[in-house]
Amino acid sequence: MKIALHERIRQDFEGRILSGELAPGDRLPIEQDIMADYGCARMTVNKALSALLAAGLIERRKKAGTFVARPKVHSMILDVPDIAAQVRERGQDYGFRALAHAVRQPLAGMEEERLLAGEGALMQVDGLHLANGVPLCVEYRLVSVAAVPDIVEADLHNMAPGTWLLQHVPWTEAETRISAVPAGEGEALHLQLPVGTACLSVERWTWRGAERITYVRQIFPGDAYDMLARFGPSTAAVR
Amino acid sequence: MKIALHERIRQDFEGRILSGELAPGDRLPIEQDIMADYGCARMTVNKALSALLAAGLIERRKKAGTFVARPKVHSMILDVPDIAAQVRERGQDYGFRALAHAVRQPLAGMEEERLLAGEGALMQVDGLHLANGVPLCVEYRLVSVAAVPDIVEADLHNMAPGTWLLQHVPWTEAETRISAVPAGEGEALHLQLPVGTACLSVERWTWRGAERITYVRQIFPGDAYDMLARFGPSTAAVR
DNA sequence: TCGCTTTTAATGTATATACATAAAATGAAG
DNA sequence: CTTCATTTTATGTATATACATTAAAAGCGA
Repeated sequence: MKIALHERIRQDFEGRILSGELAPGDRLPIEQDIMADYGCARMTVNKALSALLAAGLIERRKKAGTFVARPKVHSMILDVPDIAAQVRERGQDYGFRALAHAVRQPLAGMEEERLLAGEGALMQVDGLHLANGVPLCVEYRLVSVAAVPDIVEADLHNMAPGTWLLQHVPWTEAETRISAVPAGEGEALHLQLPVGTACLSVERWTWRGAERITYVRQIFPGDAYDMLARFGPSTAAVR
Repeated sequence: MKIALHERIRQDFEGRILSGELAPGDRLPIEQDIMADYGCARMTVNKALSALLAAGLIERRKKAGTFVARPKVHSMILDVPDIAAQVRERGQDYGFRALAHAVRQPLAGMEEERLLAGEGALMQVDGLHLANGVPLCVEYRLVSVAAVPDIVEADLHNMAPGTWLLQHVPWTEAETRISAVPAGEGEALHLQLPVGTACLSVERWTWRGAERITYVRQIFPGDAYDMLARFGPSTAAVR
């Protein structure tokens, strides 16, 4: 008996819901009954059900009771680890080669760049992620110098700016766009692919609160990289 | 004062962490001190901190204390709504046109198909998702008849099998793989694209408990469809 | 200084209790 | 039969308390 009682209760109901024994719309026993079943206090039951509520598995209405939720939008959790960490996890040797590295003003007319820069300048870092010396991904990145002044001092020739940022400007929020694009001349050259090869494009805007931190565009050969995601009602428990 | 005290405490610390005031690795006050600050019981503080723990914002170690978590893997929530719902949300007219529709045995040698079928047969449904009559996506789907017997009776000529499944087989878990592929001859024909055009491929295996439900492969023109995802530490609150 | 044991300070779990809140169910008045 | 007030019931929040668990820190002997 290493697992806590409230956790066991939670798992029991999660299992019954996932297995379909308890279908959406079905009513769960009231806290008093569950508490009698397990021979515990109501607070313990409440803790278990609160976790299921937070995970979106159930809905609760006062007086009416507790019901299995009807899944509407299946949101899934996409793990987006640092590329360096990901490569090393596969047992490969990771490397980063900078292609361009400059501090500049936002280009006139580029509203996105101006918003990112704020009152300050932009740092542009383009580079290649390498796995065992083989190019895995081309990356184009812009960082707001106003938001992250330390970036100009950082040595980014061998370290990906994303890795550096992750360690220095954590807990940001982000928006990611994934699409498929044909390899342009630059990508074709760096990734050693024919022009027009289907590639995966991952664009990400990152900010902290209202302040914009960075924009990055990564191009992967389509067959060399998959985004893998798992989802389910137990998303909260994944971590 | 409509919001609960434990919720207010949770939000306060979430805000301090997001703003950077509390950086990763920083130590939070011990429960006793927080409890004194807010003039409440320890259980109330504990509930607030438990929520932050579940959200991955903090780490807690006995005797040592509570610390702001160092974000390693940024997990982000990818909303994967039903394509039909998504199209209608954009104010467009949704349609589905079946291209193939058959019940068959798993192909010999295809281990994946045999696993999906289990003891029974497979239902294969290929079709086109249309937005305002324009092909948006080609879909190849296999459904386990053993797991979802009702599927053979369903009228899937105008309704996407995914939509039908979502309504009849809820609370499933899934794994999704996103990659970029060149359009094959079939996709080129149906999506009215040149062969080789960069397309987004979304593959998904779905199961309930140990039972496999369905496998689907969707091919989108790369420039016509983006997967959009937002993430941040407050993922748990998104629901 | 090293390695071992003991102490101690923090979180983790659970209980019993109390009152608040919201909404379904009931019942009374018209 | 309808409408509105009342009661009832299930969840929501909060408290005070107790003991378990764990790992850091302190103490101590060789």
